[in-house]
Amino acid sequence: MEAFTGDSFFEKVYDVVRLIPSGRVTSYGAIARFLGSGGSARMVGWAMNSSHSQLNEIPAHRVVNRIGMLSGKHHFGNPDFMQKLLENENIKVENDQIVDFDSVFWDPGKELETF
DNA sequence: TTGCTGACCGACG
DNA sequence: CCGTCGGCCAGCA
Repeated sequence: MEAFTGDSFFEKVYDVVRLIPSGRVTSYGAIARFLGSGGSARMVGWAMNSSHSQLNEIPAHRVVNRIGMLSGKHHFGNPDFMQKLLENENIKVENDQIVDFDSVFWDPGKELETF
Protein backbone atom coordinates (compact mmCIF):
# COMPACT_ATOMS: atom_id res chain seq x y z
CA MET A 1 0.00 0.00 0.00
CA GLU A 2 1.74 3.08 -1.16
CA ALA A 3 -0.90 5.01 0.67
CA PHE A 4 1.06 4.64 3.88
CA THR A 5 3.75 7.06 2.93
CA GLY A 6 3.26 9.12 6.03
CA ASP A 7 6.52 10.08 7.58
CA SER A 8 5.17 10.43 11.06
CA PHE A 9 3.18 8.09 13.21
CA PHE A 10 0.32 10.53 13.15
CA GLU A 11 -0.04 10.55 9.39
CA LYS A 12 -0.12 6.78 9.35
CA VAL A 13 -2.92 6.89 11.85
CA TYR A 14 -4.80 9.38 9.74
CA ASP A 15 -4.38 7.18 6.68
CA VAL A 16 -5.79 4.15 8.43
CA VAL A 17 -8.69 6.06 9.94
CA ARG A 18 -9.57 7.47 6.55
CA LEU A 19 -9.66 3.93 5.17
CA ILE A 20 -12.34 2.87 7.61
CA PRO A 21 -15.41 2.16 5.47
CA SER A 22 -18.74 3.69 6.30
CA GLY A 23 -20.75 1.68 8.76
CA ARG A 24 -17.65 0.19 10.37
CA VAL A 25 -15.59 1.09 13.40
CA THR A 26 -12.23 0.14 14.81
CA SER A 27 -10.30 0.57 18.02
CA TYR A 28 -7.29 2.62 19.00
CA GLY A 29 -5.34 -0.47 19.96
CA ALA A 30 -6.09 -2.19 16.66
CA ILE A 31 -4.68 0.75 14.74
CA ALA A 32 -1.66 1.00 17.01
CA ARG A 33 -0.92 -2.67 16.65
CA PHE A 34 -1.40 -2.49 12.91
CA LEU A 35 1.18 0.26 12.74
CA GLY A 36 3.52 -1.89 14.79
CA SER A 37 3.48 0.28 17.85
CA GLY A 38 1.45 -2.10 19.93
CA GLY A 39 1.27 -0.36 23.25
CA SER A 40 1.17 3.13 21.85
CA ALA A 41 -2.60 3.09 21.56
CA ARG A 42 -2.67 6.34 23.48
CA MET A 43 -0.87 8.01 20.62
CA VAL A 44 -3.70 7.03 18.31
CA GLY A 45 -6.11 8.85 20.55
CA TRP A 46 -3.73 11.75 20.71
CA ALA A 47 -3.56 11.80 16.94
CA MET A 48 -7.32 12.08 16.90
CA ASN A 49 -7.06 15.03 19.22
CA SER A 50 -4.82 16.67 16.65
CA SER A 51 -6.93 15.46 13.75
CA HIS A 52 -8.81 18.75 13.65
CA SER A 53 -5.49 20.21 12.59
CA GLN A 54 -5.48 18.12 9.44
CA LEU A 55 -6.91 19.59 6.27
CA ASN A 56 -8.42 16.23 5.38
CA GLU A 57 -11.48 15.23 7.29
CA ILE A 58 -10.74 12.41 9.69
CA PRO A 59 -13.71 10.16 10.53
CA ALA A 60 -12.64 10.01 14.14
CA HIS A 61 -16.14 8.99 15.14
CA ARG A 62 -15.37 5.57 13.68
CA VAL A 63 -12.57 5.07 16.18
CA VAL A 64 -13.52 3.93 19.66
CA ASN A 65 -11.87 2.02 22.46
CA ARG A 66 -11.63 -1.75 22.50
CA ILE A 67 -15.03 -2.27 24.10
CA GLY A 68 -16.82 -0.05 21.61
CA MET A 69 -17.47 2.78 24.00
CA LEU A 70 -17.57 6.35 22.72
CA SER A 71 -14.73 7.43 24.94
CA GLY A 72 -13.89 10.43 22.79
CA LYS A 73 -17.37 11.78 22.20
CA HIS A 74 -16.64 14.79 24.36
CA HIS A 75 -14.02 15.91 21.89
CA PHE A 76 -16.48 16.38 19.06
CA GLY A 77 -17.72 19.66 20.41
CA ASN A 78 -21.13 18.27 21.23
CA PRO A 79 -21.16 14.82 22.91
CA ASP A 80 -24.22 13.81 20.92
CA PHE A 81 -22.56 14.63 17.63
CA MET A 82 -20.42 11.49 17.55
CA GLN A 83 -23.38 9.23 18.22
CA LYS A 84 -25.35 11.07 15.58
CA LEU A 85 -22.66 10.43 13.00
CA LEU A 86 -22.51 6.75 13.87
CA GLU A 87 -26.26 6.34 13.75
CA ASN A 88 -26.17 8.04 10.40
CA GLU A 89 -24.04 5.11 9.22
CA ASN A 90 -26.46 2.50 10.55
CA ILE A 91 -24.36 1.95 13.65
CA LYS A 92 -26.53 1.61 16.71
CA VAL A 93 -25.28 3.34 19.82
CA GLU A 94 -26.78 2.73 23.21
CA ASN A 95 -25.62 4.26 26.45
CA ASP A 96 -22.45 5.59 24.81
CA GLN A 97 -21.64 2.11 23.63
CA ILE A 98 -21.82 0.62 20.15
CA VAL A 99 -24.45 -2.11 19.86
CA ASP A 100 -23.26 -5.30 18.20
CA PHE A 101 -19.75 -3.90 18.21
CA ASP A 102 -18.33 -7.24 17.10
CA SER A 103 -20.27 -7.11 13.84
CA VAL A 104 -19.28 -3.60 12.84
CA PHE A 105 -15.70 -3.90 14.00
CA TRP A 106 -13.18 -3.24 11.23
CA ASP A 107 -9.73 -4.62 11.89
CA PRO A 108 -7.06 -2.93 9.73
CA GLY A 109 -4.72 -5.87 10.21
CA LYS A 110 -7.37 -8.21 8.89
CA GLU A 111 -8.91 -6.12 6.13
CA LEU A 112 -5.52 -4.87 4.98
CA GLU A 113 -3.60 -8.06 5.62
CA THR A 114 -1.96 -7.68 2.24
CA PHE A 115 0.11 -4.93 3.77
C1' DT B 1 15.14 21.19 28.74
C1' DT B 2 12.18 18.72 32.08
C1' DG B 3 8.05 17.02 33.36
C1' DC B 4 3.05 16.28 33.10
C1' DT B 5 -0.76 14.92 30.50
C1' DG B 6 -3.69 12.07 27.51
C1' DA B 7 -10.08 10.11 22.92
C1' DC B 8 -5.83 3.36 25.56
C1' DC B 9 -4.59 -1.53 26.67
C1' DG B 10 -3.05 -5.45 29.11
C1' DA B 11 -1.35 -7.47 33.26
C1' DC B 12 -1.66 -8.19 38.20
C1' DG B 13 -3.62 -8.86 42.98
C1' DC C 1 -15.04 -9.42 39.53
C1' DC C 2 -13.05 -4.90 40.19
C1' DG C 3 -9.65 -1.52 41.20
C1' DT C 4 -4.84 -0.19 40.30
C1' DC C 5 -0.46 0.36 37.81
C1' DG C 6 2.94 0.58 34.16
C1' DG C 7 4.04 1.38 29.32
C1' DC C 8 3.72 3.49 25.07
C1' DC C 9 5.27 8.52 22.67
C1' DA C 10 4.05 13.17 20.91
C1' DG C 11 2.55 18.04 22.36
C1' DC C 12 2.74 21.82 25.52
C1' DA C 13 3.80 25.08 29.62
